[in-house]
Amino acid sequence: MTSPVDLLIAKLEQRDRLSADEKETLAGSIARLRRVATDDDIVREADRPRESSLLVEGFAARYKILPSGRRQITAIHVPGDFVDLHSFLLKTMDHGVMALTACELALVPHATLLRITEEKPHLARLLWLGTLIDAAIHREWLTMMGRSSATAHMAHLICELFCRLQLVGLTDGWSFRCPLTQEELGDTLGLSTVHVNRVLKELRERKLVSWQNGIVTIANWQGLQDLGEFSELYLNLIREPR
Amino acid sequence: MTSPVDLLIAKLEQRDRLSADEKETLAGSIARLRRVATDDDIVREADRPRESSLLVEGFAARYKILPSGRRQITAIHVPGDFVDLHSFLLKTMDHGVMALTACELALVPHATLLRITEEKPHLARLLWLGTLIDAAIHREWLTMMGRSSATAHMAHLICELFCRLQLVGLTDGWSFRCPLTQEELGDTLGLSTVHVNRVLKELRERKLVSWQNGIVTIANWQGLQDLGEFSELYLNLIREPR
DNA sequence: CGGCTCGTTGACAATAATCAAGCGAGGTGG
DNA sequence: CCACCTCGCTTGATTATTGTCAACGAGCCG
Repeated sequence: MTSPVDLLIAKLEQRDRLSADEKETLAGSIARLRRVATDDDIVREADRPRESSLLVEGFAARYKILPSGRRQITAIHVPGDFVDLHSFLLKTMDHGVMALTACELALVPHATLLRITEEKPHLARLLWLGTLIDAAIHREWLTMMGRSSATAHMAHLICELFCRLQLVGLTDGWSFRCPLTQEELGDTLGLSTVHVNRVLKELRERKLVSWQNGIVTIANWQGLQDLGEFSELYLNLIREPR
Repeated sequence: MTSPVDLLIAKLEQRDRLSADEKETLAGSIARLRRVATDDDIVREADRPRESSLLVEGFAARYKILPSGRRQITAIHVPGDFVDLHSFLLKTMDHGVMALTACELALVPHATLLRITEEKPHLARLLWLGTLIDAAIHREWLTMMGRSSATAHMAHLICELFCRLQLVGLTDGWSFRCPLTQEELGDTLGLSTVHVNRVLKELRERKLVSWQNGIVTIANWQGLQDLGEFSELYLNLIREPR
C-alpha cells in the first residue's frame, strides 16, 4: 500500500476526488527512483529536464542566484510536492532546485505527462492545480517579504510549514522536523544569518515557538498566527470538483 | 482582423505555434466584454468567479491586503494577460485584482475553459504555460525583493515592464506608458512612497531612466539592466513545441 | 477659488546589515 | 585518544538602508 505517489495522492485528495483509474495512472507514471545527497542539486538553472521530480522523502528548495552572488530561496518543498513540474512546459529551468536533506525522488517522464494532458484531462487539471498552488504560495511570500517585519515573516513561514507538513502526516503534535540552517532561512526570508538568529531568539523569548536541533515546536499557535498574519486560505485546502 | 484575443495570441505565439483551429477556439471562447473604471476591482478576494478575465486594454494589478491594512501588489498585468485564469481551478480568489487604469476585459466562461482542457489539450497546455510564466515572474520578484537594493529592484521592474510591453507592441522606441502612481510602485516593490520617490530621483540623476507624467523613458538600457541584474530568461521568450 | 491627488524634499527614527568574536558539537587525522 | 578543524549558532558594536513624520508645490476638477 505504500507507493512513491501516496503523498501526492493524499495532497490531491485534499482538493478533489481522484478516481481509481487516475490513482493507477499516477502510480504507473513513475519511471524510476533517484536519491540525492544533502546540498546537491536536483536540477540546475538552464537545465532542460526530460522528466519531472516528485519529492518522496526529504526537503528541497528552489533557489535563484543573482549575478552579484546573492541567493534567494523561492520555495521550500516537502514530501508529496512536485519540485519541477513546471519544467514540463517551461522547458528550460530559470532556477535551481537543491536537496536540503538527503532526498528520494520519483521521476515522471515529460512524455508521460504529455499523455496525461491528452488522455486524462481531469488528472491534468489537478496537476495544473498543483502548480497554481505553488504560485499562490509565491504571492503570499511576496506579500510577507514586502509588507511585514522580519519577525512576522518568520512566524508566517513556520505556520505555513506546519500546515503543509500536517497535510502529509509529517507533524508530531505541535512539533515538526525542519532541517533548514539559519543561513538557508535567511536566504528564504531575505534576511542576514545574524538577523535570523535574533528573530528566532525573539520568538523563543515571546514563548511562541522553539527551534532546536532541527525540531520546531509551536508553543502558542494562536499567537504565532496573529503575529504572522497567517491565514491558510491561500493553501486552497478545500475539496471540490476541479 | 482586430479581435480581443489578438494580443493573447501574439503572446502565445512567442512561445509555440498555434493552429488556425486553436486561434478560432480562443476567439470563440469570449462570452462578453466588460469595462472597468480606474481603481475599481476586477475581482475581489474571496470571490468565486465563473469566468476568467483577459485584459484587452489598460493596466491591472493583483494585490493582497494584510489584516494590518498594508497592501502588496503581487503582479502587474498588461494587455494580452489573463488576470485571473488561475481562478478556473483555484475556485476561490485568495487576492483581489484592481484596474490601475480604465480597462477593457474579455470574459471567458470557466465552462469553456473546461471544454478546452477536455478537447484541445495543446491549447490547454499553452494556457497552463501562461500561469507558469506568471509564477516565474513571482519568483523573480521574490528574488529581487529579498536580495537586492531598492534601486536595483526598481531598475529591474522597469526592465521587465519594457520587455513585456514590447512583446505586445505597447512601447514607442525606448519609451512606454506606465500609469502606476508612486504609492502603487511602493506597494509593488515593498517600499514607502517617499523612498520610491528618492529611488526614481537617483535613477534620473544617474541618467538611466526618466519617469514623467506616466511615461517611462529608458536612457541607458545596458546600465539599467546591469543595475537591476536583469536577464529576460525567466520570461520564457522561446518558441518551441510545448 | 478651493480642495483634491500626486510628487517632492528635509529631518529624524526604526529596522536590518555588516563586522567581529566566541562557543559547542561532531568529524578526522596524527 | 586527543588535537584540531569545520560548521552552525550566538552575541555585541557599529553602520547602512529604508521608514515615518511633516511640510509644501503643481496640476486638475468642480
